[in-house]
Amino acid sequence: MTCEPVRIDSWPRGILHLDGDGFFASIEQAIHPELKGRPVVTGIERGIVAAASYEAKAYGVKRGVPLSEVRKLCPQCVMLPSDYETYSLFSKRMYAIMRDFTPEVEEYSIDEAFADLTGFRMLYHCSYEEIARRMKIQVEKDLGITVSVGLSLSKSLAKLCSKFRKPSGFTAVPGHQLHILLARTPLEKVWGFGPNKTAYLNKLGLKTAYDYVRLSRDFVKRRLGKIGVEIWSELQGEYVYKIDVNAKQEYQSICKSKTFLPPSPDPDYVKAQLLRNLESACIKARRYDLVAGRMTVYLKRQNFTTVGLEAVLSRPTVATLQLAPLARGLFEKIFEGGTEYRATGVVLSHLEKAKPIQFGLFENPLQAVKIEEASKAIDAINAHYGKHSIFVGDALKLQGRPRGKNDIRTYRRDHLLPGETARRHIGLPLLAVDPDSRIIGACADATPKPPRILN
DNA sequence: TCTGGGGTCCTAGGACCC
DNA sequence: TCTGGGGTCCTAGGACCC
Repeated sequence: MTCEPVRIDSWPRGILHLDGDGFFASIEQAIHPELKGRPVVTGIERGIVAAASYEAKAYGVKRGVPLSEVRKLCPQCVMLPSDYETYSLFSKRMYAIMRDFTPEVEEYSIDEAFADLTGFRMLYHCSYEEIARRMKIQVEKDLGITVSVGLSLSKSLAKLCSKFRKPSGFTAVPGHQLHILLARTPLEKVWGFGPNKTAYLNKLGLKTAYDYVRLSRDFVKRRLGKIGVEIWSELQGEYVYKIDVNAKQEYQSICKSKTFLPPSPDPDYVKAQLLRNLESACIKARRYDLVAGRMTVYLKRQNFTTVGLEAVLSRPTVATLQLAPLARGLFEKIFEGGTEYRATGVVLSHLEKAKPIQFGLFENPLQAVKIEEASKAIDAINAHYGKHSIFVGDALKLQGRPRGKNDIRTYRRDHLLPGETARRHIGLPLLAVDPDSRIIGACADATPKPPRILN
């Protein structure tokens, strides 16, 4: 007698994954027909490739490659800044088209989405495969870009399928063919297996996803923990990761970090970088009308290890002037003299929607109100004159350093009013504030003259 | 692939308590 | 308090994703 379960249906569920092909670059080609057929990359504002068209990929250009490398690989490549607003519109349209087929759509990232087709065969009088194909065709027709679609029994499997053929691929794998897909899938292609887990499994002599699912559940649990078991189950067609139809409405955390070259052991300079990140994080949080319950400060050493410290705030806030002293305190605790650092970062977490201020018994309400008002005024001035026109005094150390030439582009897109030139806004601070939040210097405008010291 | 930025989630081990 | 066992809570750091 056998204990094999009887398979009544190779499609107990229809889980679909849709993935835009070189999304940002394809959209640029869709908008600018003259770019069609040419190698295109986006991401010049960060100096690395955010997305590459398939023409560029043919030259070996991939995500994350530095632009200097792109110039070598493919000199004729068109390089563009990323235009997130436009990509976002395409993304929303993509989700909307998918929702015309099923309400069970998860907006996974700007260029990827999952959909649950389970139960819709009757309605459409066709197979899951046919529904998925129609969805793909509709998206491609409406957006003028190609997408790759995978269809299977779980999110992990659907994701493997959509990556199986690209661009404009369509791959559907029913239950009775899973073993073929798994045997052709190297471990590093599995969703959730990064370099670490892959290297570990390779050491055990495993090469493919098929090798992995043949391990016992116990063994997997012991060696790779909870996530290991989840992936193990998903790869065998079990529906573990549910489709989450709630669009991401709020951030869990907001993080700002920046790498600087060369690395530095100078506490003042590293602290200046940190405070600059704090300001950026606060600005972003305020834009979404969020306040933070906690703030983490971290430093990245040259050897890529990090050290950090989290502070629980007595009252949620995003006022830079309130968080700055705290950030300095945390910095003093984690900074080690004689160590070279390559980056700093600030994380605002335990975010919630801003409410009218509730004062603690021993707080000075007048000061809190003033600080909130100052934050608003600073945001307004920065919105007009460019980000970081006003900043905490610690960051003064960053001024006067040569800026990257890409900054001009960033400013043009993000901070200028129509008709204004970028040049005007790349200058010195309008105002500098000391660590006790007193104004210590000011410029009448953004012309390059040294700050005048006020008393 | 000697490694950019912005996120999410997991987990080992310490702190603390009976 | 030279001291066992076990529970919960917390957090720093890591792993991974796009």
